[in-house]
Amino acid sequence: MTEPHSPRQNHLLDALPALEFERLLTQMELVPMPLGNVLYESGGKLDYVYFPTTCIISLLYVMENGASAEIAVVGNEGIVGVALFMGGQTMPNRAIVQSAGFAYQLRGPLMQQEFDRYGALMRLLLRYTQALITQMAQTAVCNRHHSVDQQLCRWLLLSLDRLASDDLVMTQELIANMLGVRREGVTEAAGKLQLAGLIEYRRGHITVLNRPGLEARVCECYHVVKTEFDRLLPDLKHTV
Amino acid sequence: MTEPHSPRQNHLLDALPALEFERLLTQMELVPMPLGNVLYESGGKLDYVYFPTTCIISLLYVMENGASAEIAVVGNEGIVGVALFMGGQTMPNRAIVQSAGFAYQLRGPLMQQEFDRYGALMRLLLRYTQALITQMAQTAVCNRHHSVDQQLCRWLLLSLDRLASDDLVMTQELIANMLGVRREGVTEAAGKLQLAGLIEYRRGHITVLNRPGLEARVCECYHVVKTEFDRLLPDLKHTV
DNA sequence: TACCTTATGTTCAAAACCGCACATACATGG
DNA sequence: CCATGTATGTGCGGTTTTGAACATAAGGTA
Repeated sequence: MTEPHSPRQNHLLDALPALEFERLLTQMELVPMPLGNVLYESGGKLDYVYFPTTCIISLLYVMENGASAEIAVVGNEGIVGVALFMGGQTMPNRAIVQSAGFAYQLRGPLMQQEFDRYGALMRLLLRYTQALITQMAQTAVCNRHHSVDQQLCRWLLLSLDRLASDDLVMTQELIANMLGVRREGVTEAAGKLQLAGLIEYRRGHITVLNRPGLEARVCECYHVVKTEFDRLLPDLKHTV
Repeated sequence: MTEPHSPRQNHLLDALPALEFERLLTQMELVPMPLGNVLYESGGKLDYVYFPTTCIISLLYVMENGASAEIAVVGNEGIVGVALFMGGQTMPNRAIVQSAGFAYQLRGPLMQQEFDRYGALMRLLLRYTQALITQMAQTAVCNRHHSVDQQLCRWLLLSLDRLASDDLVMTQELIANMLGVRREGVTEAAGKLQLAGLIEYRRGHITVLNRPGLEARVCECYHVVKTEFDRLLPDLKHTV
């Protein structure tokens, strides 16, 4: 039932009624997502939407001076390319693979065609988009009010929620780019978390040892986002 | 044609085809929006959506410790209450009147009913929602990377774009709550702008004297948002 | 094994922002 | 016209983050 790479690993696809799922299945394609791969450039045309199964995609704004900040993160709970069905076609962000894995891709015109059936898929995508909005809103709040330490906790937990493993393949430099802070800031924050026994890291790997510990230390932003995703997209297996 | 309070002052309503506009008209009601009025509380049920004509509404996240941060701002270009048609019904934000004026309100169930006609109104609302997403994303970026000075410029310009007048009725304390910074920080930033001859203020009023000057000083975040709104919602008079 | 690229650790001064305390000045209503 | 509530101005010390330069160490590759 669940092969090594099943479309059902993506929660949105998994939530679809059999009919809609089968119809999509014939049109999607499994693609590898290597670390650092850019799916969309800012303002660039979106040829496909992507349903991640085992990868994580970051939506990133890149400033004129080259600095960057993560807007949101998408994993197997979601879809990359909401602009295709929201009607704007493009977005002023970059979508980049933050954690390698796989995704199912669907051509933009087919996505629009399916959306325009105004059925379960549409309702699901709109609810997901609302959850994404909350994630962005909380990112704004967190950037304003919370320390690098807290933001790192939030980021680790958001990533963890979107992966099967407790081991993140990720350099501190990359995390710094996502959070929009200096690499040294991440080194320091990660050092504190390691000292507290919550994580363990070595050259490009971060392993979460004590998830409850992280949850106790993270700011409210994470919980707001998590609660909202759970509310809007409960674990409904093709019951939409 | 355009009475003192015409629904056509709201750009979304104005863009609707005659048929859809007329149908909505019979169901909407003009309501005053006094400063500080709370339209929705965080997580609270949305009884109405609001199409602002002369008021500005702030979407605000209020933290557990009482601090706050603005997520987005909505004026006569938009609609307050996207959760009603996105399917989530509520949002973890407060919606509060930031600048007094008027709005047309429409009952939630009627909004959903109109949305579910899958016509021009739906497409318009989805495009607006995408623009709103970009505004939130840029808020996150701005919070991360830009100074209070720059953020104040952005905030003034976003407000100005949503008002007929160049005079904002607004205390520095209120602005501080929106930006999520100290009131003193706003005093200092506003002082600089006044010194530069860009604005003039007195006890609860801020008058913009030199808009191009503000635009020259503001960070890229404002331009990104402005460009995206113009792209997604051009000045189309019932041509959707 | 030895190298060499790249990830991580450490330090320091400068800047931005915060929290607090308190001074001043404006504007409205009695 | 004065009193009062409120908006704005200013000055501290303390914390966090930044920018930059440089030291160390891990791990893949020759």
